[in-house]
Amino acid sequence: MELENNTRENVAELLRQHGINLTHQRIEIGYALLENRRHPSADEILAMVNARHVETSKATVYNTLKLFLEKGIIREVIVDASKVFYDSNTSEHHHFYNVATGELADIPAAGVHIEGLPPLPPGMVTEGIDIIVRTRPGL
Amino acid sequence: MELENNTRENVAELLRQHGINLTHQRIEIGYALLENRRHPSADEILAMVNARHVETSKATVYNTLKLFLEKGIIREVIVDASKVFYDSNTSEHHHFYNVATGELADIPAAGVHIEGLPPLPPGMVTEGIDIIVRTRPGL
DNA sequence: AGCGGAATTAGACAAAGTCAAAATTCTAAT
DNA sequence: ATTAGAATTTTGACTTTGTCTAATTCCGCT
Repeated sequence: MELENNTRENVAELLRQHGINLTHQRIEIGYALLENRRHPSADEILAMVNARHVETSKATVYNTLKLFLEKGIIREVIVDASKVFYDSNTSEHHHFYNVATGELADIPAAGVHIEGLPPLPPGMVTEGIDIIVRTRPGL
Repeated sequence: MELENNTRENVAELLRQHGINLTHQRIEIGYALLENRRHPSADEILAMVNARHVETSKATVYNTLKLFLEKGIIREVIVDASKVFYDSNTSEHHHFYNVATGELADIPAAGVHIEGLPPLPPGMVTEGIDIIVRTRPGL
């Protein structure tokens, strides 16, 4: 139990560091995102946060995710047509996407290089480069 | 007018080559996808196809897009959280995505190389690799 | 013309996400 | 302790994208 308390406190500390006012709900949502290295979708977060007893609404989950995004403590991962995944790993990295199961796995950016990209259209700036390796169980 | 007739006939020919029965609606949808090198979404296709006079339903657009996907004459491009884009360019390539306007531009795969990707998880096979360069108007 | 299978349709439905107004909670100052 | 004002959360209606189903229409074939 000390352990759980601890991680929740780490979340609180992280939020404070990013100038986010603490609330019960924000801490729970942050905890759901950060505790394990998974890539939950909004509805999974909603389910996690309300697992014990319901106290967070759908709107709050979406509001909070947007807030965390703006503050740069999470990232959106768009690989699936039907839902957005959220990634608490904000270091530069890419993804394996298992098309069969919907699972996402991180690929650290260190060591990955792309060569031969054409120049950007004039007046444009790169905001980020995503590499998605779509995989499936094979022969 | 010969020209327009021509392209519609090219679409018909392409569908026939892929073993797709011809119908009015399929030809119009194919024409909307192929005529110009754009990356329309399903609702844009629906609008294009019904621009002159309404004769194609939403369900048919979705059915037909799925059919074209299966037959390999178009590709889905997933870069935006809110809608899927369809790409009639089936040769291997990647994309610039203008975050500000939602515009997509092709990057031919020839000459683009990725190095340093880790090995796939065991038993997995690569289905495809997508590179998305997100851009925005910059300083 | 008439039959059977393929294709299309309308419209109800589902899921993800947004929004605005009301209610609650928090903060800080008295 | 109280209270005003700001920040946050909630509710529930709403929008959008996409799916589903049953009924209809179309098409090729005899």
